[in-house]
Amino acid sequence: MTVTKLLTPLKRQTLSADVYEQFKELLISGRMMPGEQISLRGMAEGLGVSVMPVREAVQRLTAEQALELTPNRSLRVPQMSVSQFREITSIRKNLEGLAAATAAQSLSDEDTQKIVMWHESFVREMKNETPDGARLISLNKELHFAIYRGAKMPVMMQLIESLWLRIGPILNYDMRSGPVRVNQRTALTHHASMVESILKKDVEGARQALEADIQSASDFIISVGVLVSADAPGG
Amino acid sequence: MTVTKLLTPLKRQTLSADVYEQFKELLISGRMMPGEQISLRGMAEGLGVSVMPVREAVQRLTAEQALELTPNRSLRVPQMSVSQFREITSIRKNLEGLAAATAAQSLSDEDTQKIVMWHESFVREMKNETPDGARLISLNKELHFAIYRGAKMPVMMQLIESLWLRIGPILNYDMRSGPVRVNQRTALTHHASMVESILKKDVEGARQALEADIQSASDFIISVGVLVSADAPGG
DNA sequence: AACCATAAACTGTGATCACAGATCAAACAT
DNA sequence: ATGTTTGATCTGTGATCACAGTTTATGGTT
Repeated sequence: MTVTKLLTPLKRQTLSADVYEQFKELLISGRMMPGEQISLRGMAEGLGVSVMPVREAVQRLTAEQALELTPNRSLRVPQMSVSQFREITSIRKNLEGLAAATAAQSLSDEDTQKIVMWHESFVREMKNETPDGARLISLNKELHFAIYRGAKMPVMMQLIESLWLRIGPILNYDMRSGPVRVNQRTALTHHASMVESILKKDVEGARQALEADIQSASDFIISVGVLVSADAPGG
Repeated sequence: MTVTKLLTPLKRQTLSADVYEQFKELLISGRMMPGEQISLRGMAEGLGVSVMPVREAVQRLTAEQALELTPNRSLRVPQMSVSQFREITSIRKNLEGLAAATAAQSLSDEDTQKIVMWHESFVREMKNETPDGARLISLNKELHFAIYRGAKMPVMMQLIESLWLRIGPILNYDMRSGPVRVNQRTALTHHASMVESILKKDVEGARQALEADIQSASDFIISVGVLVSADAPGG
């Protein structure tokens, strides 16, 4: 159940920032499971650095609630309750809906190009007889963020990213559960209307299409039953 | 220009968390100025601890963009551009408006009691011939958060807090600038209609009153001209 | 008096060691 | 065979040292 194998050797500006980015990518792409335990020394050894950079990266991620540091000195990927997930879904619809609406009226040609590109990549992957679940999740993320980037709202981007960071791990289940394909196929229609509204610069249409996409994905996750019933003790 | 004098000796669960809380309070209550420089060793000495807890607290705050860590190894309270402030205002209206609307339809009697209490405290402070600016800012914050708490949305609370953390330092100017009293008096009328809508459980009224309060405070800040013109290089 | 070179004193970053609490395993006792 | 205790090993936390940059102060030169 260790993830150290997924980490690649690193070299950038500061080690802390680098470790942080790697963790973030792991979490947001659903490659870590809720409840999975982490060890500072284990991660440090896996990365070939001391514990210091890992400590600082973990500190940041716990601040964003992307990791959980229990009183028993155990560090793990947090579980999520249904009510918590519902709340996040509600906030996401609001925030990402606003971002999409803003993007619809202020995006550049370059933005639209990238949006269409990611959308087509998603469609292409879906047409395969054996679509790659991990890749679909990644493409879905890229499409969404390409849209939000069009809004030119950096603070908003950061907030949305922090929310995706928290729901990332439960997408893990989405990838490996049975009815994935059915769900992703409904995502396809939502994506189509999202992109269409964006191209038409239909502000309200974009907001509604995006909220519908988020809601349907949320409904699916809840229906799978992977969420815990009560809130985590950490609150 | 040092703030170490404002910090009190500490003893709680973990030193890092404690230092973090103190920093947070300092920032959110507008007692630190934008552009003010911080030193890890300086803060550590002022608190009577080693640099480690300060490092971790600072790491968390830079993750929330409440502090800024430039490439030249200098650590300071970030400046804010007009466009950045406008974006945050836009997001705040959305988020806090949703929180207020949700609160209006789901708050308990205990919640309403506290809301009324903070509102009355604010009114009382305003009736003084020499209102305390720092206290008004604190009371304003308590009133707003008492309302948001009524929504029972912990994730939302955290997002709103992170936004207040970022705009906290520029409230610093609000406190010491001339036309404060005029501005705070308009705040009074907004607060009144906020509380009134809440008590009537008027969902849309609560949202609109809150958005109006945020917008008028934002207009005032921008009119004072304390914001920098361009975005910070850190982006 | 004005300017530049040099050194002393700072900055955050990373590594290492020490420590207390938690967890788990083996061995003892019943 | 089962239950309990004890000790080894793991956990995150805090302190200290070493380092490489940056800034600031100092002293010498023109």
